[in-house]
Amino acid sequence: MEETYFQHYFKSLPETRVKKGEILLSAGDISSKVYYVQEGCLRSYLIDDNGKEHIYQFAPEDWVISDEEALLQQKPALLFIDAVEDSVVKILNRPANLKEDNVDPETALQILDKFEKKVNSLRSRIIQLLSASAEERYSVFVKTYPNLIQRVPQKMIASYLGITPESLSRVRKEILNKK
Amino acid sequence: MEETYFQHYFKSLPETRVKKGEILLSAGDISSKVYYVQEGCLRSYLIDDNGKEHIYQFAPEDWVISDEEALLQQKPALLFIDAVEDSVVKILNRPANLKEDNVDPETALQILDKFEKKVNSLRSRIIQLLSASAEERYSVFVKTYPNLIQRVPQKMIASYLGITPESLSRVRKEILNKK
DNA sequence: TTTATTTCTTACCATACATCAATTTTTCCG
DNA sequence: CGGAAAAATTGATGTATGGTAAGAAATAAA
Repeated sequence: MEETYFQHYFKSLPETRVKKGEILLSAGDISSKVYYVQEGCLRSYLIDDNGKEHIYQFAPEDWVISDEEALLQQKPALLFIDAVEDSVVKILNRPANLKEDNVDPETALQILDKFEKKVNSLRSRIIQLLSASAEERYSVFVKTYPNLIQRVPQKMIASYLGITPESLSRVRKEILNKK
Repeated sequence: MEETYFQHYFKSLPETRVKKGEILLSAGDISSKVYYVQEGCLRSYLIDDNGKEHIYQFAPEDWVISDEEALLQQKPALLFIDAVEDSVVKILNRPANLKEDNVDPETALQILDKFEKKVNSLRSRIIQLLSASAEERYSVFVKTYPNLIQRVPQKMIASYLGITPESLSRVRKEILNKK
């Protein structure tokens, strides 16, 4: 597959090494940074009013992660971003307003393409949260991101799926029993 | 506020009147149509394996609705789209690939802007589904779309929130009791 | 390696929300 | 308007998932 302008652009940026657990963005920060993951895995999550963590996104190799909403509106971040594994990332300082950055049409279309993919993935997550049981959601996750299962602690997967680690443990047992 | 290229463009298209309940898109259809709602309200929803309806989106005035994923990949739609009220819509035949449509940079950026807003709204829905109770989700809905509350049957709002109509009825009673 | 820390599992009980069914209220339409 | 259909409410009960706590297993640190 042809390398996009993005991949090319990100690759030209200097590498930054991040240790597992290292926090790149905290809720409340104001930031214009976008992280491109070259190696390893980052995640974004929020902490709700009851102090519970909810994972919004995982970003393994070749994914991009940020708090887009905070970035676009230049307001305090809602999300935390940290490293799930030791990782190598590229940090892009993105302007909130692309218009001011003189983006060429070709690039705009590529960005658009990325956004469309993102919208699709968010959509399927919403649809699943609305219509599927914990067990079904887990099964879909396993199918969709088989390699993350090995790399990400179960409790984080539970958090991403919207259930407790205990429930996920029981769900997994259930699935094993069926086989 | 200045009128965007989009609003301008959509307005130039011929009007189509749709009766309440009329179906514009059915799951399984292949379509390249995007609906701009000038008056009234449309919705998109899916029917799951148990025959249950789940509303993905409401589109009142000045919103756009389609099955983007199906459109982009030119595959059968997952969603149904129908009219919640008698409505007036503009129908746009959107090419799956914008590149082939020679979109000018200004327009690309406007599309991008729309996508960013969409991503933000999907995000907050996911975050709510992950972290908020039925009652909290309903309260947020009331605040966010106060005028839809009057126009859309409760059972549809329940479906959008991911709960049953019975539960929503109880939630509302609960809220009234508190006041 | 040994020890400390985190993660995972399991059991028991609690709770939010679902289901089913009957009734009332609202909306639709001839 | 008046009857039929759809939507909303309510009560009784079921179920998926949550909470708590304790121990086992895995991982990290010393």
